[in-house]
Amino acid sequence: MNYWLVKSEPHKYSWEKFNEDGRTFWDGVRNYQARNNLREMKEGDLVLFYHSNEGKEVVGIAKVVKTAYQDPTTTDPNWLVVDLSPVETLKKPVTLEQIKADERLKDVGLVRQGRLSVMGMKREEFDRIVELGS
DNA sequence: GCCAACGTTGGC
DNA sequence: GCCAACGTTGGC
Repeated sequence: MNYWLVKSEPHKYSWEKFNEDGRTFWDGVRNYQARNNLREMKEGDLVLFYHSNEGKEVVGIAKVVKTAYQDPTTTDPNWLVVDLSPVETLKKPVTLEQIKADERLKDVGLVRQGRLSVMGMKREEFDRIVELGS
C-alpha cells in the first residue's frame, strides 16, 4: 500500500465536484515526474486531495480504483490517468501553513517541491495529515 | 499580478 | 550534450 497526494485547483476540479461525481479519471498531468507517480499507483492506495491556489489545504482522502491507463483526453501515449474515488472528507481541512509548521511534515513533497502535482508520501506523513484533519 | 522555482525546448 | 530562453505552476 502506498500513499499519495494530488493537487487540483478548486475552480478547475474541486473536492465538492469530485464527491458529486463519485469517481473520476485524474487527467491533465503533463509532467514526467508526476506521470511516473501515477504509474506507480495501485488499486486501493490512498490519496490526499489538495486544493491549490484557493484554500491551499488538504480537504479529503481518495483512493485509487483503477491503475494507470492512456489519458483519454489525448492521443499522446506519454500521458496517463488513474481512476479515483472519494473516501472521506476531512473534518478540518489541513492548510499548507499547518503542514509547513509541523515538525513531522518538514520533508513532505508539498513543501519541498511545491510545483509537483502528483507526489508520493510516507505513511507517517499521510497519517499525520489525517490526524491534523480530524 | 508578480515572481521564484523548475521543467522543457531548441540552437549550437 | 550543454545551456539559454521560455513556459507553467503555485505561493504570496
